Amino acid sequence: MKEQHSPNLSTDVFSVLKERIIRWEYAPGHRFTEEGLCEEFGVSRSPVREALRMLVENKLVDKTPHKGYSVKQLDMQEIHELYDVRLALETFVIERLTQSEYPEEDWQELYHTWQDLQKTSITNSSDFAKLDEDFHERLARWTGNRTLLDQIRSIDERLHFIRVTDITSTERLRETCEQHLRILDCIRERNVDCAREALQLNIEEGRKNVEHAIKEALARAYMGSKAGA
Amino acid sequence: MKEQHSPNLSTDVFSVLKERIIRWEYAPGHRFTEEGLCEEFGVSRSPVREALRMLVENKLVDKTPHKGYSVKQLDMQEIHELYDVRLALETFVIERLTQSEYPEEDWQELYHTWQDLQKTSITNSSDFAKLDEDFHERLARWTGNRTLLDQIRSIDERLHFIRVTDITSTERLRETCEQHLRILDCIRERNVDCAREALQLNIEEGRKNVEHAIKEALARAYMGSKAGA
DNA sequence: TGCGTCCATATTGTATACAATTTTGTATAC
DNA sequence: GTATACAAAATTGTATACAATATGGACGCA
Repeated sequence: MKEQHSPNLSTDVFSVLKERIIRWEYAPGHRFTEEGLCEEFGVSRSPVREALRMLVENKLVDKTPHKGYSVKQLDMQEIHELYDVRLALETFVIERLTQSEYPEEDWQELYHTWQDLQKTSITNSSDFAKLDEDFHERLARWTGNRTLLDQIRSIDERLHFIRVTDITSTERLRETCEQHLRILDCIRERNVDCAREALQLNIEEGRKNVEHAIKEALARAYMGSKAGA
Repeated sequence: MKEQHSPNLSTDVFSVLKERIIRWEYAPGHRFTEEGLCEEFGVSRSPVREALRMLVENKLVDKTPHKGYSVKQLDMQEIHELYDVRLALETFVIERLTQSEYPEEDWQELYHTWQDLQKTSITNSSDFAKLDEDFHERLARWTGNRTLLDQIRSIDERLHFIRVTDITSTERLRETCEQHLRILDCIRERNVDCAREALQLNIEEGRKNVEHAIKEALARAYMGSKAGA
């Protein structure tokens, strides 16, 4: 069951649970207890507790004392908040990049990875989200601000959980790649306003699609609960 | 020793340790072990471990397996990164506030708290930092974005640890209050550019002072290590 | 003196037993 | 039939014992 042997069991349990949650193998709201996970993983409560604490920190799991843990429910309000924070952080990235000096190679490198990404074949929405996240994280890393990068990654992780419900079409993919290229071009031309606008378009497009996907997911869940009752 | 009885020991230990670190009762680099803290607090390793994990998450403590834990060292790079993130997030706050509708009372309320704060007598740099943080956190709360507020609070906590080394003068205090008022005025006048500029001035002023304070602290630490050797 | 090896020790990682607390089910009185 | 009190079960909170592992120093050897 272990994929890669890691230095401790806590991170093993954490990784597996996180992966399952992100892949929707546990539905939002799904409840589990420390004891139950112990039996499932064949480890004691100590590492399980640590893993759960990490998941709670990552906002993927809610904890209610003496009742148990549960996979975070979809919450439109929170999703919008996350998109706003993402917008705030990435706008700063863009502004910083258009205004600071950097060697031509840096731009070239990012451009080449963009080319590679464009060639990548996308089969599901998780891969598509990964592609988009990867591009934005590369931009952030380019600023050299590690803290900023970490924050963006953290946001991305929480949103990825949502984004896998998004629909994927070759049309969407092509559009997104074009938006990424436009951002890169604006940076090269050192046009702040233009770059900011391009970024905003890209992010808002994502927000809109996710919003749509969530509403459908919630509708399905509602129908499911009616059928089940 | 317990100030307020809390539902569990982990948060007790966490709060006390955090407070001590922020107050510089433990110097940066100070090392402690799980066992040692158990004896000091008279509790077992379970709650101590949880408390330490939380401190590591909050970036106030570093952990090195099989060597122990240590209070985070001052790191100029990281401080600059934090200030940049703070700038990114708060710029968004300002933009959002100047551009969205809100009832007049909201502005009045913030203005009144500003008046109260101005009257507050400041005796040390920690109180001064608290005052400044409080203002900025109120601005963030005003946007209604809970996630954004949490992020800013987290940043503030990490910086507070640094800011307590800052010097405090009545001059600085007056200046800061004026900057705060200017931000408020610009928001009321819905002048985005002006508000952004005012915010930037306020934050960069803080950054500059902290930078100065840190350099002195590092110099002192260096002299101390020489004297000790 | 310098370097490498080995072992004792310190420290965290894990398992398990017990305590405290909340929830939930049930019986009883009204 | 409903509400209340009480008991039992489920669940997390805490303590402790044991295992694994890296560190640092001592010792031997060149």
